[in-house]
Amino acid sequence: MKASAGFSFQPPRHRFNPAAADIYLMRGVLFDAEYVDETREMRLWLKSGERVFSAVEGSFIPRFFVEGEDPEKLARVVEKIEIRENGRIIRPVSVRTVEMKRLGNTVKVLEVVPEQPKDIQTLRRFIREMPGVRQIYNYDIPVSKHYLISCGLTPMDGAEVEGEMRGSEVILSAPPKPVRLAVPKLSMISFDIEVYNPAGSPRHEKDPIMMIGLAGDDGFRRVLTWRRFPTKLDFVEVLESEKKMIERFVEIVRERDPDILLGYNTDFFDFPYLRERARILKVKLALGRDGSEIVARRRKFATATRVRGRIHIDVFAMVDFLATIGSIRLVHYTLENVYKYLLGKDKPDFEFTKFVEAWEKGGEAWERLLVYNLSDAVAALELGHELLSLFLELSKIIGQVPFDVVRMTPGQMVEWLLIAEGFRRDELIPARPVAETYEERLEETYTGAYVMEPVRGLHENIVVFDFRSLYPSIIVTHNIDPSTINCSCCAGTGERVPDLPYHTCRRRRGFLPEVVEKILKARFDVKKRMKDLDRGSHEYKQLNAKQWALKIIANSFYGMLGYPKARWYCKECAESVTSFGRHYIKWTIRMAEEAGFRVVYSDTDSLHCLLNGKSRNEALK
DNA sequence: AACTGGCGGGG
DNA sequence: GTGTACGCCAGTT
Ligand SMILES: [Mg+2]
Repeated sequence: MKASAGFSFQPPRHRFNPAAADIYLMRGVLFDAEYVDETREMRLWLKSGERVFSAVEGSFIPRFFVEGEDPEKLARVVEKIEIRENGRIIRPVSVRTVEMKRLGNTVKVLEVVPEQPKDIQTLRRFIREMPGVRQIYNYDIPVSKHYLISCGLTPMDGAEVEGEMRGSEVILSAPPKPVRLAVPKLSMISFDIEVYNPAGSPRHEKDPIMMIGLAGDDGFRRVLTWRRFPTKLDFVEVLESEKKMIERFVEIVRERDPDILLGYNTDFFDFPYLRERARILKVKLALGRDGSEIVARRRKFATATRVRGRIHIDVFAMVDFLATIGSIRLVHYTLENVYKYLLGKDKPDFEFTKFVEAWEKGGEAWERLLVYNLSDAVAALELGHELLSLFLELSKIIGQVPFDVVRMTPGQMVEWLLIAEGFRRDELIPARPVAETYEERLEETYTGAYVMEPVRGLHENIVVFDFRSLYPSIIVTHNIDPSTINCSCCAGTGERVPDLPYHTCRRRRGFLPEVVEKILKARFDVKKRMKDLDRGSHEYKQLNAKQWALKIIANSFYGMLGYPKARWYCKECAESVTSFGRHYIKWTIRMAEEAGFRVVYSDTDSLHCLLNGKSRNEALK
């Protein structure tokens, strides 16, 4: 089947039974996926041209694996498990022995299929205590992520769905299939609230929301408020009360129906506050595409708000990510600072201590507050627009939905990529470490990072070499992987790691080096394609976002290896990477000094050297 | 001066 | 996945 432009809508195809409902075959770009616990339904959100539709699957059951001393014997015991819990008997639906891989080695394990996704934890806790059980795998992968990975679906790429139509949703009659499809334009609306704050910090139980600013990527501009001071500003819409204002906000979002809803710090402030006010005022925050209310999801320190059928992006989360990887360096990541830094533009500011006066007295300050509120919504929109392509590319590379990707750390991104790549190779997915393992890993000491005693004084004309960029290729070239480090097959014959009693395998290629190489190759190809393109073209910018995303992912493998909560944590691997890095640095220092440069400082991953009147290009040689 | 602990972003 | 990191500042000793 060929994808048509716009909505790829196929004529009904009758099955053998003419009485059966019409079966539709549709294609769209997958932009969100969610599992709903209560209904046990998996829902995919897709867009094709202008049309948005969803696909529902009610029968997906993730499976997990058990490694034991005697798989056949273990299987006979596990299939008889019956656990009574809340008046229900929990038992595996199917237990069989299968061949899987653990870091490239074939292992015979049990595949256990539960009756319901939530039974996994009960069964796993029971099986863990059984004699002869060594490891359990694939049990801690959230259902919606498990579903996408098992189906091989990639967000921000196409999916072909087949099933009966019910309104604008497809009831899946077969597993969705991945297809290649270009991302259609995603519409965006940004919003920002300003809150009455006589006590300094707003208290949600008594301090009302004064106004809600909205900005759409179609040029839509609006400020909703419920204070009737005279103003000539044409974007202002005055409502009767705070309650009416929130209801109007919901109405506008539903009417304009954006694919992406965004703001600055909305996870931490705007949505939680809006939610509390809506609860007190008895307004349903039914912002979902299916009319559903927003859902606050607890995660790390804030809550992430899910809006069904739309991608809620907190631009601050994107900015925070860029700060952690060192792409942005600011002291304070305020909207104003970030806007100035990334887009080079100033925006109006308003002292939050002056909000109360403006709200009570009106006049010039009131109008400035309205303008300020809109400018916040516009700034978040522009920033979101600027950063979107990077995060959509990251989403496509690692195979997780944009909603999650914009809130992930670099280490998490690498891990999801490895999980997806692991599935493709029938690799068993190690569980996230339990608290005890984590503590142990924290205790482990690392061989000291290299720091050269700096040459004191104020140096000018310095050139800095950053060796972190070498880490991905070090992993590939020296085959650094949890399965290849100090392998028993190459004891004495493997590749020696400089200054450490470690070696890497020469006989088998590691899982990580394979994945890193794939990423590096993809980036190389993208950069090659970019050479023939006009720098101002849309395609160039798209490819640039892709190569940047690939670079971020490649550079994050090393960090993941040393992160004690990582599934593929490997202290020896991380040490080996930096050791090879240091080896190259020392070699470079020697070369630099022989060429007449003076090295003034060097640490684990950088080299600072004086130009001594030579040019930058000479230094690069 | 050297330390510890908490915070950031929003209003 | 109540899964980050790390520089800065205020408040100690
Ligand atoms: Mg604001």
